[in-house]
Amino acid sequence: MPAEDQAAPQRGDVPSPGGRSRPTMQDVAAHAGVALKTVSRVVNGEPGVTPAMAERVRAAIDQLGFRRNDGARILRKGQTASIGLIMEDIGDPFYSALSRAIEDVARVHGHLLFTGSSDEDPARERELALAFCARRVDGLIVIPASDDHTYLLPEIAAGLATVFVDRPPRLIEADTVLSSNIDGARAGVAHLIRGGHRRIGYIGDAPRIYTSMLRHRGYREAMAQAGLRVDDSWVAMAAPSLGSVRLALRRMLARPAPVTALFCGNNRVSVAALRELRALAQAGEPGGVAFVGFDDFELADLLYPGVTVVAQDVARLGQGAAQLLFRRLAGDRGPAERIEVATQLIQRGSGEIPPG
Amino acid sequence: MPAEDQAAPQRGDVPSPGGRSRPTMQDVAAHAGVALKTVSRVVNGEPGVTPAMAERVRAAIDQLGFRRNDGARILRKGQTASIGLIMEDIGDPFYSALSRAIEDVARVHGHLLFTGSSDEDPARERELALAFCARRVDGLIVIPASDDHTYLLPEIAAGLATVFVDRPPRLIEADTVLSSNIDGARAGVAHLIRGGHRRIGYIGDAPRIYTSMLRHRGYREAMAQAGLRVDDSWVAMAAPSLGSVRLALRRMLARPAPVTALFCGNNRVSVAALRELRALAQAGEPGGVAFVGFDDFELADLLYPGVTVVAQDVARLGQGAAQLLFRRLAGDRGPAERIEVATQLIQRGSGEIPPG
DNA sequence: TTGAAAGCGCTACCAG
DNA sequence: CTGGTAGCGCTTTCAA
Repeated sequence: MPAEDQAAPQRGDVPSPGGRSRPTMQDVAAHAGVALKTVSRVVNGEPGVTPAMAERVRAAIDQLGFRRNDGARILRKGQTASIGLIMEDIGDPFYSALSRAIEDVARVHGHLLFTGSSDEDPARERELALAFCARRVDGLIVIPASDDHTYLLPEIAAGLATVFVDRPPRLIEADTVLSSNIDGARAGVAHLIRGGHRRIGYIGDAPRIYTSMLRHRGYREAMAQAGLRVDDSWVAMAAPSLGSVRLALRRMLARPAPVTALFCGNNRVSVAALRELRALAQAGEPGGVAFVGFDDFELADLLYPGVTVVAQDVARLGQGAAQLLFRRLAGDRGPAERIEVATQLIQRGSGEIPPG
Repeated sequence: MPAEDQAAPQRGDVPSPGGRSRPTMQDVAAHAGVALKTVSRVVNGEPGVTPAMAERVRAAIDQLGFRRNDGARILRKGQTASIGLIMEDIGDPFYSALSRAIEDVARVHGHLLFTGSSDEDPARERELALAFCARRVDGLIVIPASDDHTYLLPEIAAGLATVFVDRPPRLIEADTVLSSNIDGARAGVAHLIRGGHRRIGYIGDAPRIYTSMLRHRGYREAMAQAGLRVDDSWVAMAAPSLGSVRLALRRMLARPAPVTALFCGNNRVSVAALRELRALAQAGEPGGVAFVGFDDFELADLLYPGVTVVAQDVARLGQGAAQLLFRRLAGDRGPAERIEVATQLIQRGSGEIPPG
């Protein structure tokens, strides 16, 4: 260490929250008796360095435990080789699977991944997005919580690549990867109708959520297409809690002409409903309500009966989004794209229970 | 990839893969007719700027869509306000829950989170860790895959805070947060023994994995403590695949004196085993094997019978690790700590099936 | 209260 | 082949 006669504050006191500061290329250069630039060449594997010199530099690097500071590199080069991912909740299996699919693509492209959970809070989404932008991520993948993404316009104008997944952006144009929400919901409900059901309930997430709205629409369309009336009491949309689902379910089943089948708009609602149906069955209620849920979940096949679902292709959703993003980063300047990923009805038993 | 190092990168032409380059503080200063430093003061809310001047600067910021480049700030300040998290697979519910708990603590401390999946590959873990270090994360939280963490010593010496979760570090000292693996497994197996079981099988992950080894030990200890012999054919440890679990299970059940109960060492093994048990039952096999699994999972209560588990407190695991990390970042220089988080036996039915 | 200048650690661009 | 020098965009120090 060269003795800097700066007002070098106390050494053993509380230096930042770190230990000693890290060696720089300059330190390595001094140690090896070469110029800074030569070290840079060795570190980056650039040609034009004699093996002997390279060896000397490498020895100094090892001795000092030098590791290039990518922050400085990034500042110079402008590209951070990192992308940001904003979702509702990384703890939710759906998003964590999505996250993994995205990470795998990012890895292939040598990019690191920032992740953040918005908890469906627009302010939090914005905060995260801007924090990532301040870190100058090359791209952003967003599962939107906000209904106004204009705050991203300056970033996008400045070169930020942005892809929206699961739900479209609001008030701006951008690449988007979605599941076939309407078609999927329609297929699920149509399946119940084919099974002979006429009174089918729908429980979904809050209507302000895009996917929730579309799946509800799919439900309505399937019913209409079959010429079936929908009683208002059959439909419930709210943030999924055991309480709200319980209420909705009891209401649907308490009618003189109760629903004989139930379609649920997402994962968490499905689980809450299944839990409640189980409780009702154990309480000696008639039961035998047919069930189809939107979105697959682990162990759906192990429940009894197996849970029939409209499965989303989460891996393809994530891959599609990430690939689109990296195409943009590679220079693609075409108009905003919109990819729709098909869903698939998986029959496991619960959706094949006959009415009555 | 775009032609990067080819032609001379013209400034106004096709700047990297971006749009126009972003405004800097200098640009804002010029636009507002003030000095760079004044802009800095406004952006950082430092005192000593007249309201009028601050307003002028703010207007310029808005007009130009300026956003501070944190990369430069970090380079100057030395702290990145980010931490790295390396786990086996962010797509696995256990790790994603852990991840979420950590993110929440990080958020409170104003830190961003890099996440990466090692896939249980030591080389990949190392690669991720060093990539994060090159980005100068302030701290690292690692669920180890490697059996040699000495590669982190230079980083730690240079001030990197490091906490290991779920498994301890190898060949270095560092803060660690673990579940009570031995105690938990012992409790689970003892529960089966109390239920009257004498022949109890164990299926776990590969023995090289720390948690797997300890839970296996807990199983052995519980058996020994009860004076029960363990037949070699009752124990199987391998990467959890449906095939390997199937084989192990059939072997245990095919004996003249088959096991009457099964203890599984983790989540994925449990699910594979339950799936296989279900298949056997449907094939008309005797069935009625009691079951206890290490680690809870969603819907365990909805299966029939409900699945008895030794639950880990994932949230506390994550919180503990993150809090420890931030205590280090706050300057705590005490010796490496080791926190053990208790597990809890949750009886749901499968573990209470009597033998025979 | 404001501003000029000196870096943070690295890469780009030219000299030797 | 090797080395100097000028920044990347910001904070820090110190002078006006």
